Amino acid sequence: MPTACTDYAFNQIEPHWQKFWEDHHTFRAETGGARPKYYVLDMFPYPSGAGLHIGHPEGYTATDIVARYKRAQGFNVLHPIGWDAFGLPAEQHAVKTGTHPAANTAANIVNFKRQIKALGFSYDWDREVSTTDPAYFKWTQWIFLQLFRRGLAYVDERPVWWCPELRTVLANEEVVDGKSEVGGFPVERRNLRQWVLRITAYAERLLADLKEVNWPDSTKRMQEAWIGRSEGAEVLFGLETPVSGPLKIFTTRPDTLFGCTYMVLAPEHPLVDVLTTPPQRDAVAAYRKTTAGKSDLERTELAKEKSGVFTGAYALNPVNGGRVPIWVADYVVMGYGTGAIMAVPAHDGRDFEFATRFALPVVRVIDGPDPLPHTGDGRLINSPGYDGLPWAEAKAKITAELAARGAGRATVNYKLRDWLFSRQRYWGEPFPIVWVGEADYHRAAAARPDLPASPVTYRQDGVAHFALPLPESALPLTLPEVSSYLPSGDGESPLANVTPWLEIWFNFATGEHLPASQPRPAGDRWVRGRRETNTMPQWAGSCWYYLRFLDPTNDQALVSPEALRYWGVPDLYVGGAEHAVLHLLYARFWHKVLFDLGVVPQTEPFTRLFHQGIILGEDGEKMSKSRGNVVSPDTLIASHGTDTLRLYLMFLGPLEAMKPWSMQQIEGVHRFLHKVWRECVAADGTVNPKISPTAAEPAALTKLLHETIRKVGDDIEGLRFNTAISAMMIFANTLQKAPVVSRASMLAFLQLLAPFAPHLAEELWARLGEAPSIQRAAWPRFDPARLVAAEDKIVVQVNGRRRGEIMVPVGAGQEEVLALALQNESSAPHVAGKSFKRIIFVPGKILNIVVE
RNA sequence: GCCCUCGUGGCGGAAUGGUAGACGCUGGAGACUUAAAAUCUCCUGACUGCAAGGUCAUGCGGGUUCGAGUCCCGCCGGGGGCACCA
Repeated sequence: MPTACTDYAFNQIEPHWQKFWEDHHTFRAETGGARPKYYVLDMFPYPSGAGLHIGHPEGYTATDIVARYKRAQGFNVLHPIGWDAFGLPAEQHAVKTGTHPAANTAANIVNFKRQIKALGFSYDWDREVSTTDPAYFKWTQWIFLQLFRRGLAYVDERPVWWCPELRTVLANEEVVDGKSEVGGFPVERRNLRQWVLRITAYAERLLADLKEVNWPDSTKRMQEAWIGRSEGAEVLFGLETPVSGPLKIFTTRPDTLFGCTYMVLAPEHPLVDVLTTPPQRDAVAAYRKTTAGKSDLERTELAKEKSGVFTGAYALNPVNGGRVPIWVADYVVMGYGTGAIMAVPAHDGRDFEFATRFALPVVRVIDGPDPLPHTGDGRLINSPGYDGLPWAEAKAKITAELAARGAGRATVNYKLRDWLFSRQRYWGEPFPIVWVGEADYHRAAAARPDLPASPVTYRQDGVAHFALPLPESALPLTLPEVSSYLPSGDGESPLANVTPWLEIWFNFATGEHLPASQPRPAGDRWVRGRRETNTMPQWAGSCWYYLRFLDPTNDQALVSPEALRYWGVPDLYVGGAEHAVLHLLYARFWHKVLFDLGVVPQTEPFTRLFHQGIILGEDGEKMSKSRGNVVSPDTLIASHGTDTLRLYLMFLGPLEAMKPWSMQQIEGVHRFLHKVWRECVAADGTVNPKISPTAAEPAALTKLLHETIRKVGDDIEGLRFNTAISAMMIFANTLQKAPVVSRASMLAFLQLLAPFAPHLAEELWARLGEAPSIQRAAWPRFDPARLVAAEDKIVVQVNGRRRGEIMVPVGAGQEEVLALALQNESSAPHVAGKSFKRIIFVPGKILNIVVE
């Protein structure tokens, strides 16, 4: 049933059809069946207190159009939405107000849901998930246990931002110009025990499998650069005074070994203390102290000029026994390679700069005409035994000979670092880990087949702590209530203050637990334990949500094999380019782990990826609260309706482009929808009398309809919504000039419009007497026979310049077209009296006459 | 510094190597109206010409081609990513 309004009252029409869809579960996706499946996914939002931003509906409208189009094409479409609801803002709000982050999060979700529903997206709300729901994060924790068991999770001391004034750990984004964002207090780097995931073990596969996905090239390249594979060699340099074993360095240029004139250790390198000679100790200690105070960022930003200090020690070059001084400098970082390098100033820009500053010798070993440093290719010189060899050959040969002598080997290094996976926060998934003593761990190990091959441990104040996982049957581990969301004050999360939750008697077989203040229960399976107080980062929940949508209420598995087999992975994934590296890399990592576990059958989670561009404010600047140029969907829905908003978002420009918002231009698409309304509905609200079930419409209109069907379909497939809308506008303009239109043509046109402006399309569909929903009607087909023109327009060029155009019969050959062109009054004068040099003829398109 | 992208009317943008500026906005003229709004029609890159037309024009400079916004080389500018990774 349509509404009763006589003019285009979008504020009645839109809620009416939204209610219809909801009442009829129009968009529910049933798992299984004979229809082919199509899974189209948005990056689910963080439900912030600010509500929906105009950038959200841009990507969401795009996927909604695809979802509705695919349904009409006969696909069983899965189009879900959920909430990435753990995170810092809710926690900060809780600290400020004392309300539980869950309450705040729930309120934000209600608001987001209201806004998203008002946009009329065809989500299957029966599959809504939230990462903060224990029924969801049970499986986030379960995945962590699998990582743990496979030795892919470990603990390590890692530096974090620490603010002594606030007595808390800060995230990178909470530190602005070396001060805390809140209060502007100084911050420092401090080592804390952290959970780390061994993503580096998957570096090679994460790199190699990029070849298999349909992603923007720029995104693939960013991931490649982030993984940063480089081939080279590890080389051992013996010490002149062997106070320790040899120094191991990594180099990509073993061919330049003869040009090594000094070595550099990172300030944090463990051998610095061992090999520094007594006279140099004070200088080295002072240098290490100044660099330790700097963050990685400061080290790169402030160290415009190279700095360093000599250790007093010498190493011996394994290829020629040369004596090379060992320096300490912060241009070498501990986290990459071995934290030690051989310096070849002649062929490395950084080494050259350092050598110049400290007057160290420079020896050229690669020949070439250009001045030093020469980092390009060439043949070797000054390298006895290798002179004259091309560098690539020398690389292989020297590496092989070092390996034969046990002084080195070919290796591959990655820039990718292991993933710091813990936060000292309340509002995140708790780790299902209990720390126990060594003896208790070994007793538990006998009863637990699910422990890693080597235990995860750390030492504090001389005591070893062993990580014992909760049994899977004890999941989920939920967050306890806390009296304060403020951190503990010593770098631990607020969970460290909840003693009854934290300090427990733990049954290692069943996962049962009791506060440690109570007496130890009977039985030999109860051990004293302390829970992990870190929580997981926001990435955790978003790493696998696309799998949960397949089977959102399953409490036996994170997703059933049947659902996985039927739905597979998303066929299209749309989201911002800001997630090009981290989210997409982390999710790929987890997916590969799940593949190795046999949980998922594919090696990659996202086969086709697309990034929507950013919408700027009307001033051309990035939208932000402080600039006051933020556009909210709510006000636009009220003033113009959501169909207009959706259409306009898509009409702004190419989906992937960055484009400014404009209030003036929205009137254009609004007029277009009004025009469509008028073509269907007369002033009194009845069907426009020009629509006829029997009378013939102009042939040109029929032809244009078929062209439009083809164009809109092609453009939706290619996510070119702006040109699809343009094609529909052209049709509407022609329609408006036609005295009669067949009812069938009008219905077909409404179907084309339906994915873009679904509410208006439903309304007009119903008014023309069709049964709702238009979403269930089969997508119109274009008839290629209708697209054939009677005549072709040929552009006549002379020497490549347009000189006229002629109409010729379809299929006309060159001779025929040339003859016509020579008679044509506008083009003929340009060739008169000239001799033809060449004729280029493109059938149906162009005739180019080249004259002297 | 390195890597990647994008530069087209007054504006957003369109153009498988084949009529540059589709579609929309803005602006102008007209129709309808007592009037206005809405709607409809025509015009709207620059220069030149009475006109037909001509010339120039896709950031700048070269090149390939019968023909270049599109391909190649070198610059300039905007945006993004990485950043002492040996």
